[in-house]
Amino acid sequence: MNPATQGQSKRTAFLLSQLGAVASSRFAERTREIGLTPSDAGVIRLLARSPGLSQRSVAEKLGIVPSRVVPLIDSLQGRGLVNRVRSSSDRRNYELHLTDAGERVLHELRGIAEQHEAELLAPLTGDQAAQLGFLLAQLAAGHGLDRDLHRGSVSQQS
Amino acid sequence: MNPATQGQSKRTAFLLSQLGAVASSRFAERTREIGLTPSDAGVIRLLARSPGLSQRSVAEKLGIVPSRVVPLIDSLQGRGLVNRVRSSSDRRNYELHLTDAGERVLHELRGIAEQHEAELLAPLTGDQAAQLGFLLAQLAAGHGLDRDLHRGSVSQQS
DNA sequence: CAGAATAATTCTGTAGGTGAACCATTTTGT
DNA sequence: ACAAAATGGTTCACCTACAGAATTATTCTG
Repeated sequence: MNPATQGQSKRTAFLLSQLGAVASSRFAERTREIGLTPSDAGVIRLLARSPGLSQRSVAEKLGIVPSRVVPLIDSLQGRGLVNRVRSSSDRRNYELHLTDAGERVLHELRGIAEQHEAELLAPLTGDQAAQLGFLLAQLAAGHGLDRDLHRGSVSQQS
Repeated sequence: MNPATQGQSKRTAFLLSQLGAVASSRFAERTREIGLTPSDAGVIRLLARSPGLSQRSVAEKLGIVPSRVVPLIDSLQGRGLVNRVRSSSDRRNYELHLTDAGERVLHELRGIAEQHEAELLAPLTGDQAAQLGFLLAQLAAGHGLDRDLHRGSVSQQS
């Protein structure tokens, strides 16, 4: 191990969790300014990529419980960002779609994510930021993280 | 920017927050096995380093509100891990100390932190882990993070 | 076609957190 | 010296996010 990097060993996990919390809460601040919770943002991004998903699928992809999805979509629908359409093939489930207003919010969200990223990585040089991105991606892959999932525990056994 | 690292740009903030959540929740799992919440663990580590702190100071150092400290210490005291001693110089405040049992739990906690760190960084080589530690420390410094503080927002203005 | 399974929903409960109000003690200004 | 302000700890009412069980409507299956 490079001697210059010794000494902060054993704190990396804590730093990761600390910085993760900062990243999350700063992002939450930014989304709150356009009236969204981070969960709202997650649903919108998911529906942008996979239109027509059922609430069940949304719950699964996002790693939340189906009963949580109900008030989430209620609120999004109430603000005219998401539509519930009864599936014609299976009238039990809905097909969820972004409305035009939802698409516009999605664009705002992308701007926010870009600003957020820039602010967060500001203390690093471009090369360092790239390195960090690489290392985190490798960590995420090693722990089997999905790109939609944003929760603490990953698949508890049995 | 190194071409090999392009393409994951703009996801680093998300990865950070995602991995931070994983780190936090895995740590919570481990502490729960010895009957502690992460907050408990934070208080214990703090009191180990700064014995005799008042509840006010604990609140400040940990970035939580004083009224939150009360049930936290209550519970720790109830399990015989922490002692409240009335300060003789100022009988309004307590001096908080770890008991012997508290010291023993502190040792367990250190073992847990070590295991946790190892598990979390397992997907990386030693050099990569060191690099990551360096980059995260730099980020933390750049954002003015304290080593005790573990919360989302850092000092809101006014 | 009765019964099992599935999607969505409702309801109840819990964990963790905030801020205001309150009491005891100490400090400060005149 | 002592009334008023400040400080440490506590209690209380409240809020948000979340989980899990029970419920309803619909579809699938033997």
